Amino acid sequence: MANKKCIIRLLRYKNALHRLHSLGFVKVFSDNLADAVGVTASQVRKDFSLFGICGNKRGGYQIEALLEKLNHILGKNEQQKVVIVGGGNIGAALMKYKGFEKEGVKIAACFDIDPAKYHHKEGDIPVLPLEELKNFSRANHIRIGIIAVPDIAAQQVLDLMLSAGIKGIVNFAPIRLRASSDCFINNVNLVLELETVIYFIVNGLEKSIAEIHEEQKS
Amino acid sequence: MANKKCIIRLLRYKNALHRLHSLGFVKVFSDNLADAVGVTASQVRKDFSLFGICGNKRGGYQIEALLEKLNHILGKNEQQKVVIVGGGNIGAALMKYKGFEKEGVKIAACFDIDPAKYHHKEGDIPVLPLEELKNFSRANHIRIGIIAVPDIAAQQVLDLMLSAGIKGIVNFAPIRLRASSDCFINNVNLVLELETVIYFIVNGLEKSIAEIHEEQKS
DNA sequence: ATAGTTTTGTGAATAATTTCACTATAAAAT
DNA sequence: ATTTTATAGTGAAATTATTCACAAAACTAT
Ligand SMILES: NC(=O)c1ccc[n+]([C@@H]2O[C@H](COP(=O)([O-])OP(=O)(O)OC[C@H]3O[C@@H](n4cnc5c(N)ncnc54)[C@H](O)[C@@H]3O)[C@@H](O)[C@H]2O)c1
Ligand SMILES: NC(=O)c1ccc[n+]([C@@H]2O[C@H](COP(=O)([O-])OP(=O)(O)OC[C@H]3O[C@@H](n4cnc5c(N)ncnc54)[C@H](O)[C@@H]3O)[C@@H](O)[C@H]2O)c1
Repeated sequence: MANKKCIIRLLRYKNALHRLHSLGFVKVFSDNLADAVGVTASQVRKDFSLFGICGNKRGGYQIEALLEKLNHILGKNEQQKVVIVGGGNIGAALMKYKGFEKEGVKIAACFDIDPAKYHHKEGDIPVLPLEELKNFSRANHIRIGIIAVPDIAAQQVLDLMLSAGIKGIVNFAPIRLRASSDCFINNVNLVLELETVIYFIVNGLEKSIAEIHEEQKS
Repeated sequence: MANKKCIIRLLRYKNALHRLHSLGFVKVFSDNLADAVGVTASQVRKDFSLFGICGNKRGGYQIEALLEKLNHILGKNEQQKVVIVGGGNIGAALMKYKGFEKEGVKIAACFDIDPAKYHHKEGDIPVLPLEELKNFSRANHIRIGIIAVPDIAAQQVLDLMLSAGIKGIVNFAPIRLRASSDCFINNVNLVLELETVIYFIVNGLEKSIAEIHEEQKS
C-alpha cells in the first residue's frame, strides 16, 4: 500500500502545494496537482485515498488543510536535523544550499578527516573532526546522515553512523553499502543519472519518453 | 519492454562489472551480479534476455564480452560530451568531480550569467558567458546538458538548451520543466531524496525497507 | 562414456501499480 | 426548488514488472 513510489509522489504534491499556496491559491483540484507533478489525476486521487485524505466533491481540496495532512503523514511538522560526513565538493555544495531550511531540514554539522576542512564560525555550519560524530549525534538526537566521502571510505563511514544511532542515510558514494536491515539507505548516484540520459539520447529514444522523476527510477 | 527501470539496472550491472573486472575477475554468474547490484538473479537473467544478451549455461558470463555488449547497448563506446549551465554550488561540485571521465563522460564547458564565474585556464573546464552556449553546443555537437541554476531561471535555460540542439537534460532545479516531447529530462531533486529518508525514519519504517536505488523511485 | 551438478534462458504465474469508468455529491445555474 | 455540471472517491480492469520453476545445456567427476 504505502510504497516508496507513493511516498515520493506525496512529497511532490506537498512541494507543488507549497508553491501554489505561496502564489495565493486557496483550493486545488486533482488535475491541477496532477499537472504540476506530472502524473494523472486518478493517480493523485488514488494516492490520497490510500492515506484517507479527502476533499470536497466538486470543490477540490483546500490547500492549507491538505498541506497540514501531508505534513503530518510525511513527518514534516518538526524540523529535522541532519549531519553530513565528507566536506568535499558535494558536502560543501549541500552546506551552502539555502533550500533545505525552507523544507524543514537543518544541516546541523559536517564531519571530515581532513583537518584543513575544519571550520567553526558563528552562524556557519561547523565542520568537525570525524571522531566527534558519535558524541555529537547522540547529544543532538541526529537520526539522518548524508554520506559524501569517496567510495572507498563510504562503508566505514556508514558503520560509524549506524553506531552513532543514525538510521536514515542519503549516500552519494557510487557503491552498494552493506548494512543491517535496521536502517534506511537512499542511494543517489549522480553519474548514473547522467548515464541514463545518455542512453536515451544515444539511442534516439528522447521522443518516446519525455521526462523521468525519481519515482520512475525503480 | 526496454523500460527506464531496466536501463538503470543495466547501467548498474555495467558499473558492477567494471569493479569486478578491475579486481581481476574473468567470469560472473547471474547471482553474483544480482548480489552486487541488489536485485534477484532472475531479474538479471530476464534483463539480459530482453536485450538478447546470453551467457554460457553452467559457465556464467565472460565479463569482458558482457561489458562490451552492455557498452554497446548503453552507448558508452564513444565518449559523451556534456555541458553544465550554472557554475554555482552544484555546478562547481560536478566540474571538480573526477569520476565522470572514467565513465566516458566529458564535461566540455560550463555557462553562467555571472561574469565573476567566468574562467579560462588551460587544462580546466572553461566557464563561459551564457550567450556562447548555443554556438559552443552547435560547434561541439553537444547533445546532453545539466541544469544547475536557481529554479526561477531553469525554464529559460531549458528553452535555450533546446534551441541549441541539446536533447538530453539532467535538471537539478526543483521545478517541473515544460518542454516539447522531443527531449528527455531527468529530474534530480536532492531535497526530495533527503525528505524521502526523513519520512521513513520519522515513521519508524527503516526496518521494513532497507535500501532504495534510483530505479525504485518510480 | 555416463551420471551428476550447476547455471542459463524463458514461458507462465504472480504481484504490484496504474488507469478506467462509474457513482455519489456538492456547487452553480436556472 | 430543480436541474445541470464538475469533481471526488473507489472498486474493477488493465497494464507493467517481478519472480517462479523447470527444461536445456555445459561442465565435472567417475
Ligand atoms: N562531486 C560530484 O559531483 C560527484 C558526482 C558523483 C558522485 N560523487 C560521489 O560523492 C562522493 C563525494 O564526492 P566529492 O566530489 O564531494 O569528493 P571529495 O573528494 O571532494 O570530498 C570527499 C571529502 O571526504 C573527506 N573524507 C575522506 N575520507 C573520509 C572519512 N573516512 N571520513 C570522513 N571524511 C572523509 C575528504 O577529506 C573530503 O573532504 C564520492 O563518493 C563521489 O564518488 C560526487
Ligand atoms: N547546492 C545544493 O546542494 C542543492 C541542493 C538541492 C537542489 N539544488 C538546486 O540546484 C540548483 C543550483 O543550486 P546551487 O546551490 O548550485 O545554486 P547557486 O546559486 O550556487 O548557483 C547557481 C548558478 O547559476 C547562475 N545562474 C543564475 N541564473 C542563470 C541563468 N539564467 N543562466 C546561467 N546561469 C545562471 C548563477 O550565476 C550561479 O552561478 C538550484 O535550482 C537548486 O535549487 C541545489
